[in-house]
Amino acid sequence: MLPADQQLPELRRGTEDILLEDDLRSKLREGRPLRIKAGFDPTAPDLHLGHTVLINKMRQFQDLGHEVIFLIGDFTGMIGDPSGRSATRPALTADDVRRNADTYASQIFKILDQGRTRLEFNSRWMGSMSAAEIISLAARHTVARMLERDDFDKRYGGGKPIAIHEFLYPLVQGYDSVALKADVELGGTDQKFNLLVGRQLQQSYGQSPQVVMTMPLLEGLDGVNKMSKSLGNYIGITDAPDEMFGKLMSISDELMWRYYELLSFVPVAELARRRESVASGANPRDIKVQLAVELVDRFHGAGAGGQAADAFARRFSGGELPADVPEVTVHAREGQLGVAHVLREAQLVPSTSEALRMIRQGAVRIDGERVEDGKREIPSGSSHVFQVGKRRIARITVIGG
RNA sequence: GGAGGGGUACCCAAGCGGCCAACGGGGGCAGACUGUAAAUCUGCUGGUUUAUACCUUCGAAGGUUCGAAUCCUUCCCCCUCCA
Repeated sequence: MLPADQQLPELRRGTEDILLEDDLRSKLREGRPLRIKAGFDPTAPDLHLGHTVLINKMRQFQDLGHEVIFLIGDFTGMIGDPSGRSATRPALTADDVRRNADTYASQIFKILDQGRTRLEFNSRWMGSMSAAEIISLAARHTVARMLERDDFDKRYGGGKPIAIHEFLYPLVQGYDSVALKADVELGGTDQKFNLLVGRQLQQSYGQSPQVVMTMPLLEGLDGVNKMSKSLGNYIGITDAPDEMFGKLMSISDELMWRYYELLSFVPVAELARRRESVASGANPRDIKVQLAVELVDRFHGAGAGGQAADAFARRFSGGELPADVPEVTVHAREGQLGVAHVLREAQLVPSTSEALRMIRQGAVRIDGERVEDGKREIPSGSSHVFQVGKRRIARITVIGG
């Protein structure tokens, strides 16, 4: 195991907060594997790169020889984290939880070392907790301290309801740290309060308090909003290699460095070298390619990144068609079909009006030839490659009847 | 409980009897330029077998009118102030 003073700088990378860093240093100096805990929601996981920021940090701890615990909050899930909106969550069945856990596993072990990851469910200890124990747990924290949490404070001040059980969420999450004897807990910045409750509870139970490490939220492809599925600015870790590569290539040069810091495993020194090369004139695109190759390799296996890079170069730099053009068949009613209808039937555009607009703007190509005439008819029996803009493409066969 | 303000397209926001499928901005899409980057410029941003046409849309339902997002009635929902 590396000396504490060598581990620390790498561990610090990308973190928002380390509370308290001195505690972390002294824990590292003990020279034993630390217990690193991170909790995850039991609802259907569909991870994108934003989620992996945290998982990457877990991986880093693993690489340094520490014990990583992937905790699924199946019990806490019944409470529902109050930090967000109003909604009470539908209760998950045991089957749901198991299925979601499997999905998590299939995704996170692209990053984590499965053999060295401990998977836990907090229902293991919470499920059997007696009412007396819960009261005892609740007795260790005060209302005043609960109200320090911004979200509670706002609601209380604003006269909005706070259900009593919502106070239990941070307590249960904190108790997980007690049950696991966690040395470090990782979480997003929005989790800071909950993580700190864990520290306090551990002390109350006579344990040495965990170090709290928070990770920032990753910006999405737009470079402004946090990455989220609902905003559509995300890269899913199950995205196809070419798609993942393409999305990474489309981020801005500034955002690239952010992604490097939070998503890449390139050592700090190498990263500095790459920044330097761009500063002295290298094309940022080439540095972006390296990042995209690294990430595609991680999620699709070594070599996948290189292939995606080649395909990308052929397609966008060389102007070739992609290797896997989707094949679509549409039906013509009278031996032929207008282009606009062909495009809509093939779902390259949402409506014929939209198709006509695209044609008017010169966005539509058939076998590489720009379509000028919106009234052009496509005879049935023919098969051509249709493109709308740069990204929408399909080989469409028109058949009669 | 009382007083007032407001609900318009993906979001913000004009319009306040015909010229409104609805100004403007954002976002998005497309074209040019590029490195599928950024910035910039330009266009588009309800639907319809392809249309100086028709259909649907301005919280909901009715009504007045030759004609309504715009006027009237009822209802629903939001916000602010007072109690």
